[in-house]
Amino acid sequence: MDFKEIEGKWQKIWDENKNLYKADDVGVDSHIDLGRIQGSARTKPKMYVLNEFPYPSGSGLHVGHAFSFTGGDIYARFKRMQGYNVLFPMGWDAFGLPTENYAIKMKRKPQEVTKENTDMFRSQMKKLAFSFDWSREVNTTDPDYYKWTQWIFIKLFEAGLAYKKEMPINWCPSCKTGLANEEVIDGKCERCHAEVSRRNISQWVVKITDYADRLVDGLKDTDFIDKVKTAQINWIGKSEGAKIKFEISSRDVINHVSTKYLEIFTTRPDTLYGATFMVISPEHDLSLELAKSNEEIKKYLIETRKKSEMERTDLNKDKIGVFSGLYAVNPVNNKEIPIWISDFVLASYGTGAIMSVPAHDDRDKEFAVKYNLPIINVYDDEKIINSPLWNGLNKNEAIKKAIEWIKSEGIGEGTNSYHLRDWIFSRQHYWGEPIPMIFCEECAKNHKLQNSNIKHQNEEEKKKYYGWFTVPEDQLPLVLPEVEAYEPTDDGLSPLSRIPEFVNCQCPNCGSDAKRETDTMPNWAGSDWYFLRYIDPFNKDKLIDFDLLKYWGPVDVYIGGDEHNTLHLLYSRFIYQFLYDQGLFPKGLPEPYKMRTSHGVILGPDNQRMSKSRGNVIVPESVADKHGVDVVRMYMMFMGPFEGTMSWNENTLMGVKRFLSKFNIALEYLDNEAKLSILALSTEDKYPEAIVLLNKTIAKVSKDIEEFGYNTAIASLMELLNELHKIRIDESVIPLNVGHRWLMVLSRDNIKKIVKMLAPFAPYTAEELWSYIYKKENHLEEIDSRYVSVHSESWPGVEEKYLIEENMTIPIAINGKVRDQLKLQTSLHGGQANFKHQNEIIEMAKQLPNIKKWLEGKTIVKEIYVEGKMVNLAVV
RNA sequence: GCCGCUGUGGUGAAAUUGGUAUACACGUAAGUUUUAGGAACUUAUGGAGCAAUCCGUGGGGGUUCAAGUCCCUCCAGCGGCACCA
Repeated sequence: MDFKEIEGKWQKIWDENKNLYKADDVGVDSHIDLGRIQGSARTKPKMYVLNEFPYPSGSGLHVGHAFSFTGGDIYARFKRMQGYNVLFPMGWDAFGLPTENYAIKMKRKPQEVTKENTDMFRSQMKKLAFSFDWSREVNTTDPDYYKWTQWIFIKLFEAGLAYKKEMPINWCPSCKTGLANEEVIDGKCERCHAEVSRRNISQWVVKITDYADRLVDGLKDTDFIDKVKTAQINWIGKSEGAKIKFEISSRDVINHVSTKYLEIFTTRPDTLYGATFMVISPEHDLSLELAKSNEEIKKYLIETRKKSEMERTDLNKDKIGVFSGLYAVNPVNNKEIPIWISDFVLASYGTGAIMSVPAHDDRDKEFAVKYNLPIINVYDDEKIINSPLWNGLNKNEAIKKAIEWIKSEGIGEGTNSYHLRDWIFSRQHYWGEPIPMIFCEECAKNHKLQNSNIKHQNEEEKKKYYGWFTVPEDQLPLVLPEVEAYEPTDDGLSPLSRIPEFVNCQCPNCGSDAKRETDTMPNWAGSDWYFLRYIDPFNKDKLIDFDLLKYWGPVDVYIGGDEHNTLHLLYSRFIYQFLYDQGLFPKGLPEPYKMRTSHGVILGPDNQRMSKSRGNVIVPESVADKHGVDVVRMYMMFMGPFEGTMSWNENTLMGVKRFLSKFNIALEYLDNEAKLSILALSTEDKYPEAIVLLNKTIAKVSKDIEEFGYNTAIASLMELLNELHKIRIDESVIPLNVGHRWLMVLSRDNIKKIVKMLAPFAPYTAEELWSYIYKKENHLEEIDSRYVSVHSESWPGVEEKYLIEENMTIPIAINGKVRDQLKLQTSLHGGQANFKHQNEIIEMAKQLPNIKKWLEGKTIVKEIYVEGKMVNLAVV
């Protein structure tokens, strides 16, 4: 049989065997299904292995997916064989722009397109033999699913963590629509090439910043790889400093403004004496106010609006600013310093205003030099401060004193600033979850608000909530209605605004006519809690059952890409922590993911990121059609480390194919009575060295899979067959030119262990071989109902006694260069470090002829013996 | 710009985490076997040298008995950056 027949055959059998990869809820008391408890199932430890669910794009499963899922699949299969009750689910993150844009272009329903795409993805995944538990499939676009996404938003609103705010978006004046950053190319609209500008619109914002400290602290409870922890910590970007209010001077005022103070944030309040000017961002209230009456400022603001934040903070670019005409008073010395407006100061960080200390900040210095502003040093070369109030202190002491002083003067306080910003939750698009909010004009007029949690906040804050009410929970899900056209409206609103039946509703509070929110949620909304739904996918009454979460949580291993290490992972942890705080989750599970690792990236053969426009996309399915699924899976895992970046070039693919062909040859032998007789599938082991090799390999492969070292696990399987092949065997029973002696140097039971080790990597080949062995053992033509899949078998254990080396080779080095080797009996160097043995070994080493030669005429100054590893003699 | 990562043969990459650098695989060469569809098997394969030996993990410096691994510095490349997901 060729590989296609084998794949088709087993795919069908596995598909029909519904329990093969099914995660079992038997461990959960309230969900015991007596019919399903088998053997020791109840005592199995649980293992939740999670791959990030894909966005089901129209172009199908790409290599990146196949690579990542194969990695997860191997781990899940390995853990299943080790006796874990494994939950390895899959679903679809199906809301989003590409589908929407496709729908607009092709004039098709996104719902239909999504169905087609997910069907395609599912069948491709089944072909690639991913052992997902398909009975738990979820889809973020399913109303039964997004009911709970909406429910989470309501909880956020009720807790005072969701509010409306004017926020800038990219705006294409020609298409009259908001654009994603990705749709803006060099400041121009991707479609019509018109100049893109920033435009403020009122958007729902979620206060993730309330959880900033918690999100950092919680990392202590996780085993995320360091890279991920660092990414999260940097993204949150906590910096300690102070907010300081500067009085705006009344002298020499060119422009009159409504505020008297300018508040800034600085991490270096100790340098206050060196502050010689101030800079505010172009988006600052003060800038906007001044622009109304000052043409120069107005012009500057329009200019900067075109730039992205990245362009603005680019150190290499020329810093350009404009003088505001205002002065502020430096509180430490009452000096008047000018206030400038420049776009290197960002509105989104701190207060959008800084005090400039050109002597101790490169950006400030550059600006000062350009506009000829004074520079005052506050630190001397010894890093001792030179400021009347805090003379002679070092930096940390001075910062502490400065904050105390600011506080005592009543002009500010020590505070933290974060790089993390609140989460803009509104999208003016169709293909997303409708935000379940209702605005009532009548209630707004009467200052009615639903949210009691914000009552303590000031009037200004309160105003934002007047008239806003959540859709009553019993009306969820608020289903996305079908519309005629999917384009946003001319004024940038979501197409939902064109549907009167959707927009018009009754106020849940007073019953008068009200309007629904027409914005939809960002893609992250559905993906930040999906891992919970896999645990309890059909629950009608609750987001998730408490007991089921207690059993399955947290996710033991979460595999995903670096691109999700900040946003998705942070949003997801935030939502989980929030719901946890609401008492919705079992105590003692403060974090959703125990371990997070990131899969690598496969670049195209040209070393570039795969993309349609570059034309370097590899489709895993077509490679599988050519060489077989097992070859593709193994090749991807053998290419390099699972976390690494590597280019797709099929150099080593043939090596993997040759390796797997050795198993196919085994099939030939099993299928042929004459050949079978010489194998005999012996029940006895005649070659002790073969057993030693096998046990070492089992130890190595087990350890490697545990650490995602798939490339080296495969290498040691290859090495095993190579080494077994070299064992000299009784030539009389061997026909000439038998290429694959590994089958003859091991007993049947030990051959089975090799097949088991192959199973996670090459599920089809292993299963086919396993079934042949079963048939031969039981003298059957076909497998019968008693057959147990290799994927349900137990992982081979290591027999420790075979791991002990009888002979030891110790390299002997002179000055760190190996000059000879000392062969020892294991018993000599023993288990423990023993001084007598150490001396003995060094003495023996000195007697070696090659070593003697190197010692002639030299003096030994140091003798090193590292237990069981090496001897080094330092000579002069 | 900010943050993070990587640099080892002709190629993809190993290296027990400070202890014999180059496992495994590709490629190449020679040989065996008259061998259909990217065949199999054996041997060799970092560089220089007849050899003893010397030199070798992006460059330079350092710590150490011992450095691919740790520290400093420089160079090159890659990834992420909040409305793509």
